[in-house]
This record gives sequence, structure tokens and C-alpha cells, in this order.
Amino acid sequence: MITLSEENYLKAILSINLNTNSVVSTNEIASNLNTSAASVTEMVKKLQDKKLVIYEKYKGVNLSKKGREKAIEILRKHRLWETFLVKKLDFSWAEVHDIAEQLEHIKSKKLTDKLNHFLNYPIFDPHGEPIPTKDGTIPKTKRITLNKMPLNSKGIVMGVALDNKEFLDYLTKLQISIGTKVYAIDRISFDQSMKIKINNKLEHISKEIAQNILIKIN
Amino acid sequence: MITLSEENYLKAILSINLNTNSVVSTNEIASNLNTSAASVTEMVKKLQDKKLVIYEKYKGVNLSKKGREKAIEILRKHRLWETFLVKKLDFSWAEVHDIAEQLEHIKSKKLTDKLNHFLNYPIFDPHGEPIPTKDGTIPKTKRITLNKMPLNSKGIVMGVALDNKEFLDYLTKLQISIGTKVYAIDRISFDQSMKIKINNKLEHISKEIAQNILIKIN
DNA sequence: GTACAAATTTAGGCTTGCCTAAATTATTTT
DNA sequence: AAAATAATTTAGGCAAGCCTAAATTTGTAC
Ligand SMILES: [Mn+2]
Ligand SMILES: [Mn+2]
Ligand SMILES: [Mn+2]
Ligand SMILES: [Mn+2]
Repeated sequence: MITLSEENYLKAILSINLNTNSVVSTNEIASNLNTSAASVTEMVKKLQDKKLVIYEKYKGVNLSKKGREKAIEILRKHRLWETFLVKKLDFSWAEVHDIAEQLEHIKSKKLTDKLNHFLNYPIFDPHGEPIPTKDGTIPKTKRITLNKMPLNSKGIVMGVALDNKEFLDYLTKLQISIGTKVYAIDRISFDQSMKIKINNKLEHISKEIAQNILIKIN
Repeated sequence: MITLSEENYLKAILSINLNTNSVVSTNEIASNLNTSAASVTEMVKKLQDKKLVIYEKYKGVNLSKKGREKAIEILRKHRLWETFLVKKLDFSWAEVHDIAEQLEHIKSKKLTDKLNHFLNYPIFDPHGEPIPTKDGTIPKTKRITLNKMPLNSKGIVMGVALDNKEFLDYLTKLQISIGTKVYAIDRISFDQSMKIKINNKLEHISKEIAQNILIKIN
């Protein structure tokens, strides 16, 4: 049996590992889960006993095959439920994360499969993130962050790298959503903020915002 | 904040109270939740501190107004989710209880409301049980159990009094479901078993089965 | 290579929920 | 109305997850 807490640790480790592509440190997990490093050390030892992670004292943690499978399963459920909430229940993309944080822990393989079928086998979640497939692969996407767009080039918003309500509400206010066409006009060298054109309107966005918008360039 | 465990206790107390219409004993709760009487006493004290129950030592427990509201909210979610699973995801009525036991704890008023809307404001769950309304009332139903049907009378199956997989699978095998017409042919006085006619077939069912089938008579 | 700083682990403690066994109170039986 | 039995509560303990403070290890600077 794998507890809710253990599931959250596995998910955090996966998420950090997908970003850094390297071994995961105690501190990174602690900050991701808003908990103390001491608690992480404790839990990581338990996960090791259960063969869910590979852990070397003072060196860091990696998911085992079994642990990775479990983590991806949770990520899959999270993104399927988010898709359900937006597509079927008419929630906005900014509202669904916290609810999906709860729903991702519902245990029933059959439920996950039926939900997937009901949603017509979606490939991306409402934030443009790829939904892991049943066999545990995460579809690769090649996208760049808006702050890396060449000037005077155009692109299409494919997703966001941050599932945070304030951020998403702000994008909505700017009328930025998935599929929106973007033209990169200028990058201010002082603060790396960017001037862009969206729906024929000129906007000025901070580096922090630009870093979290994922773009496909033609 | 109300914990998952507390929610399960409140739900158990409500469920017993709806059946017996009287004060609820420690032992009844313990057997309903498959836990020890000592644990129940402990928890009941905590619930009292939180003003969720009214409790008198050695006498028994009753839900407070606030506790009843909470319990009904959970029951509402349970039955809405069961309805979702059967109506939208195509689960059988025998499969949904355990999943709904998990889903009923998801915290989001908005989700409950949107689910209700998505399901088109259902009145009964897949087992024929009334779904509490948003304002916390449980629609009254007047039904008798099949074992109390007068002989040579006819009725319609409106629901079941037991949400147990084996029981429901057996009913399905007998081709008994909600809406099925039933004729009461005979009652064997020795064991109170009954001979009934369903879909033009004669069946013989035990008292225990008959007691858990809810009938509307004309 | 030693000294200092940062990261990590260990120690000791707390809360929640659970348990069994013993004590107490309530209910039946005679 | 005792005595016996049943129901309930109290006592004492345990595991899971969390915390802070102290100790240890590792990495960096000189
Ligand atoms: Mn999310
Ligand atoms: Mn998402
Ligand atoms: Mn049920
Ligand atoms: Mn039901």
C-alpha cells in the first residue's frame, strides 16, 4: 500500500527530475513540498525500503522503475482530471489545479481508463502539458519559452510552464490562451522584459511571465 | 478543518441515525466503521469539541446542526459521484460504491455544484437512493421492502437498501434492476423466503435478499 | 590543505488515529 | 435487589508524518 503522502513525494521527485534531468536533492524536494529537509530525509528512507526510490545518503534521490511508474500514473490522473474539469464541467484553466491535486489520488485503474475514454483520449491537458499514456510514456513536446523567441518572429502559445492561479488569471486578462498567436517585437536588455503583439495589441510582459509561456515557432 | 476520518465518522452517524431514528451508540458506530469502540469514544469526544455532535457519556451520540449539514454534504457528494460513474463513465451499479467512498471527500463546493449541473440535477442515485439537495434536505421516498409485499400484488423496484457488490451482482444476474416489475407470488412461512415473478420468470429469493429490495406498490 | 559555509542527517518531540486490556457504568436475569 | 452480562470508557502504547535544534558531511574559498 502506498500512502497519499508517499504519492506526493514521488510526484515531487518526478517533477523536479523532469526539470533538472539529474539526481534530486533533499532540499529541492523540501521546497517543492513546502516541508522541512528533515522530513524529506525520513520519507526518502521509507520510500527506499519500499523500493520506490534509489537513495544514497548525502548524494540525492532518484526514482526506481517502480517509483517512476507510480509517479507517472499520478501525473496522468492529475492531467486527465484537469481536462475533465475544464472540458466537461466548464471550469477555467486557472481553477482546476487544486481540485486535481485531490482527484489525482483516487485509486482505481478502471476509473482512469474510463475517464480517458470519456474525454476521447486527450493528448494535452488544459495548460498544454502532455498527458502520460497508459503505458507510462510522457509524450515529448518541443517548445521554447517565450523569452527565448527570436525578435521579429512569430509563434503560437502551446502551453504554460506554471500552474498557478494568479499567473493564469493574468494571462487570461491579457487574452493569452492556448493557440494564441504571438509576435516577438522587442526585448529590453535591462530586465529581459519583452514587448509582444497579441490579437493586434501591443503588450509588455516581464521576464518572469515570458519564461512561463511555452511557444511553438514555425 | 475537518479531517477525512472525521468525515467518515459523521457519515456513519448519519447513516445509522437515518435507519434507527434514535440516538446512536458507540458500538453501532464501531461496527459500521469496522473499528474499536474505544476509538469511537475518542473520536466522538473530538467531534464534540468541534461542535459537530452532541454526546453524553454512556448515553450515545447525535449530530449537531453543523454536523448533520456536513454529513449530508458528504452523502450528497457520494451519490452524485455514483451517478456520474454510472451515467457518464458507464460503470455498473455494483462497481461504484468503493470509488465514491473516495470521491465523496473531494473538497470543492463549486465542483459539487458543477457536477450536479452536468448530471442534469439527478434526484436518485444508481441504487435508487435520494440525492440530498444543495440546501441539505433528503427527499423523502415511500417504499416498502419486497419481503413486506402483500401476496398476489404487483410492484416496481425503486431501489436497494444495500450497496454491496455481491448483492448487486446477484440482482443483476436475476435481471432485477431499477424499474423492474415484480409480482409477489408466495411467502414460505418457514424461512420467510419468497417466490416472485420477474420478466415472466419465476424466482425464489431468500428473506435477506427480499429485505434489501425497495418496492413501490401501486 | 585548512577553514568556513551550506546541505543533509540525526535526535528528540508532537499530533492524529488506531489498538488491546482493564476499569467502570448500564442493563438484564433471576 | 443482587448478580451476571453487556456496553462503554479509560489507560497505556504504537505507527505515520510532521517539526526544530543539534550534529555531521560535503563543497568552496583561501
Ligand atoms: Mn495542475
Ligand atoms: Mn495542468
Ligand atoms: Mn454507495
Ligand atoms: Mn448509492
